[in-house]
Order: sequence, then structure tokens, then C-alpha cells
Amino acid sequence: MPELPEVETIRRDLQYAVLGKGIRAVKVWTPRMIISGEKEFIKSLEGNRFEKIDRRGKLLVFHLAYGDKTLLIHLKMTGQLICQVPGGLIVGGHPSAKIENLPNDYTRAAFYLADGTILYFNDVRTFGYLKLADENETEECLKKFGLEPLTPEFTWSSFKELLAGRKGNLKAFLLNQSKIAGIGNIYADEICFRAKVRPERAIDSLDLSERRRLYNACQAVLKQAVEKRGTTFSNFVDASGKKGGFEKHLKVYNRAGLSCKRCKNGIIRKITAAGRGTHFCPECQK
DNA sequence: GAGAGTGTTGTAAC
DNA sequence: GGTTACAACACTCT
Repeated sequence: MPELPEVETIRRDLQYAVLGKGIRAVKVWTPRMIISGEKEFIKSLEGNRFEKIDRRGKLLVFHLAYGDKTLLIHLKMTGQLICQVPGGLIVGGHPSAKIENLPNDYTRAAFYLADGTILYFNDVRTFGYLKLADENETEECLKKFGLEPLTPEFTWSSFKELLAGRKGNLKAFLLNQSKIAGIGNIYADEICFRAKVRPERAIDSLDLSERRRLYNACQAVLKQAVEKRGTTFSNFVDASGKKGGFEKHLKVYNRAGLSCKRCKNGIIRKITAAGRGTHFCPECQK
């Protein structure tokens, strides 16, 4: 579930909450999720310090003060990174697990920091992973990603180039992390809606103005979602438990059977495209 | 209670 | 190369 805007929000919050603090202890509840091996994981992290957090697509990259390893964390569908700082701030991820009473049944690992901050990795379905990677492995991992849509490298000409000569359908393309990094099922539908193009359209059937609208929509939708601190998980709660989120801004996702917010005529339909639940307005998306 | 569906990704088969 | 099915897993909805 966490897509680019959600992962970026987590990155920014964690940056604020964990950087520069010594890691006093690491505890692992579900060792198989540490795909680089639990023993070395704990050994390399205890006594170390998070120096910088990057994001590539939906992957978080934690740089460490000592050693040549980086910590890679992927949340997949239900992962959360929840941070309890002494003042009580909590930042989150997927809402499937309750965030009170940490650690809980879904806590897979925790980092205990010098000032009392605790960073929890929770994951209900355990699809996510934590991996300690050396320089080569990190590079191997990162080079698979395509353009970062909210950076200067995501230009109209680079986008056009990606589409050129491609067949396949639009939805599959948008979900392909090796082309554009960070778009998942929800934002793929929202991007198509904004661009007024149906997700199941074949790439080679898209005319220039449709391509241009898609390019613009990728940036606009993701940018707005980052500003709203993401969509799907609403538990970026402060101590008061107040919810936030982009859900109310969703135009098509999860709105099957409801009338279109834009044209007011169409009834949002749900189909399967690229093997995923896919939503669109049959009236205003062509 | 059974069965289908769920925000991700990698792999295998066609 | 592209498309599809499926696996990893656990929970919710029908």
C-alpha cells in the first residue's frame, strides 16, 4: 500500500525523528524478514547511527555513520515504520495494525535509540523486508528503478522516450517500477483519471496530447499527495490520534458505482487491468 | 465457515 | 518483450 507519497512522508518524518541518534539496541521478532541475516543485522546496527535517509521509488535507504553498509527497508503492502519519541509523537504506515501498545503482534523489529526514541517496524502480512546491504548490493538494488517522478530528471522528453515504441497497456506501464519509480495501484488510477485516459489503453494508441496529459498528471497527482502526506494510511497521528490523509482527494480509486466527481454523469467502473483492481470514469476518460 | 479480494514485487511459464 | 498466474501472508468482506 505505501506508494511514493506515503514512503516520502515516512522518510521526512523519520529524518526528523531518528537522525543522529545512537542505536542502543536492536530487537528482532521475525528473523526471516531480515533477508540479510539477523545476527549480522543486529551486530552492524547496534552502536551505529542513522545519518541520512533516502528514498528510491517505494524503497527507503538508511545511511549509517559507521561501516560500508546501508539499511534497505521495503514496506510492501502492509509495512509500517512507527516512531515513538519521548514527547509522544508517532509517525506511521499502514493502518491495519493498531499503533497503541507497541510492540504488538505485528512488530517485527525495533530500534532503541539513545534518547529514548523507539523505531518500530510493523508488518501484518510480512511481505516487507529489512536488508543490510553493502555498496554493491545497494547499487544493484537501486539501479533497477526508473525515473523519479518528482525530480528534475523526470522531463517531458524523458517521459516521451520511455513510452516510445512500447506496447502493453498504460496501467501496467505506470506500475512498472523500472520505468517510473514509486507509482502503485491507487496513484496509477488517479493519474489516468486526471489525464482523462483509460488505464487499459494500449500505450501505442495514445496520441501526443494524451501522453502530455499523463506526464503532467504523474507530477501533479504525486506532488499533491505528498503535500497531503499521502493517502491510504491515516495514522500519521500525533499524540491526540488525529487522522489525516489524502483519501478525500481520491477521484476514482475505491469509488466503483459512485458518480464521477468531475463530469457528474459517469458512474465509476471497476475492472481488472494488469491483474489489478482498476477504476475509471467511462464518460470522461477515453 | 468457505472463498474471494486486498494497497507489492519477483519469478516462472507461455 | 509482454502478459498472466502465482507465491509470499494475514486479515476483511461477502
